[in-house]
Amino acid sequence: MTKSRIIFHVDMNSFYASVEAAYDPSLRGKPLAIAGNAKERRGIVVTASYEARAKGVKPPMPLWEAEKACPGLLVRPPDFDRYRTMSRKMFEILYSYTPLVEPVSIDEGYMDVTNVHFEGTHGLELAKIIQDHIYHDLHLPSSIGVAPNKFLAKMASDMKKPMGITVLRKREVPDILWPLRAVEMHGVGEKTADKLSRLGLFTIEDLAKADPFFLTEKFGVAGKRMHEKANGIDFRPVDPESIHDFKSIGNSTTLPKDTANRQDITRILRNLSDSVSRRLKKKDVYAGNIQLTIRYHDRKTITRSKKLSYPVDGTDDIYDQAKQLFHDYWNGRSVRLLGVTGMDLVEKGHAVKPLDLFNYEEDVKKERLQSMIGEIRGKFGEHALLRGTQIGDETASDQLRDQKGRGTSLEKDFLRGTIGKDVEDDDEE
DNA sequence: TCTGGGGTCCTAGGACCC
DNA sequence: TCTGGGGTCCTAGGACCC
Repeated sequence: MTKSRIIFHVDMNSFYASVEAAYDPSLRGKPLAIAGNAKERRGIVVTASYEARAKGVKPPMPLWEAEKACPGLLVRPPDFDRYRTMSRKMFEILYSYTPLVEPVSIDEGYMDVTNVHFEGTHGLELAKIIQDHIYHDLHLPSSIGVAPNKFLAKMASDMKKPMGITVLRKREVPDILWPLRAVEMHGVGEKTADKLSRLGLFTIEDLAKADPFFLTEKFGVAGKRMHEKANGIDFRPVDPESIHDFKSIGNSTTLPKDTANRQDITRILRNLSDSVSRRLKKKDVYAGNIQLTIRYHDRKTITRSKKLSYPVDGTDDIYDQAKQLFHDYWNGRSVRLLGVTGMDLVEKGHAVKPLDLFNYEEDVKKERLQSMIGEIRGKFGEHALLRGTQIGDETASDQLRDQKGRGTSLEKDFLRGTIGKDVEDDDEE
């Protein structure tokens, strides 16, 4: 039997609202909501201060509804740069106690403090020290759950807010967790809760005592996990590396007004592609797959994606793909939201072993050439592939290059025939 | 007067290969 | 005489979370 762990779940209270209040003392103790622009109908409450919550303001509530519930509600637009800065400072405090910190979002993270002894303190006392440290340095309230695993720590941190510390031992699970409704369990949402109630399962106790094979049959692996969690079992480690392997980078926007105007739409797609490009470059990754999201006027949402022949990070490449997907799949009806996402991310450069990098770049070169050859074939016919074949005043490759607006050394290589041979060989396989 | 924007994970079907 | 079964890749959708 391995030693029992001590896991903290640190959860910042009303994070955005608390950050605003930390910056502007005049907001302290007042009902405050962070919400998007109501005129652009992005007016939903993202975060509400506890004073606002007391009046019934609860995210995600439309702003007009929140103002009705709480006259005199102060409203601020979100300032994400500010929140990211505060988030970084908050996590620096956590890291000052242990490297075993796993951020899960901008305002919460797990810590494995099993082996942390700080100035003679441990466990519960340590949680108090960390909570005070954050409050003292940043003026931000938090709640900390203390438990033998991530799931129980997460459930515990929810139980006392703001500035709560809650210990949840495994033996307390029947008393504390079992009476709760199934939907209170992290990972069980409204849909699953409905399905559970149709199966006669209403509380976490019902889940704990249900036949795990039955749950697996009905819910797949999620069913198995529900059964384990309801019994207080969760072996997932605190993984400090998990923030480094992100899977996708996307931007989306709800339009100021629904529109079916192609020019408006393509302009927005370009802007979204540009943001995605910047973020990919900032993180030093390429996207191997681009996904377009369209939400129609009736809120029906579709996604369409296409794996690329080579990974990209430039605005033009992303935009071309998004535009193509839009052209191929748009049903012509008015659009409420558009989104562009880069997926299948691959790290560029140094994170890869030198040998792999070499092979990888060769593969990328070959793939790009293949797609160029395909394009030339498609546009100008088979004969155009013969080097220097004239089409009007130019060669096929010249035309292609002009169209793409970028002459790369790769294409020069192609023109010189220096790596064309490789590709032909490849073709035979 | 409804319901943002950033994500992750899982499932399922079809294509394709052996 | 008629049609196995496993594995992988790709795509779309849905549930969930903050």
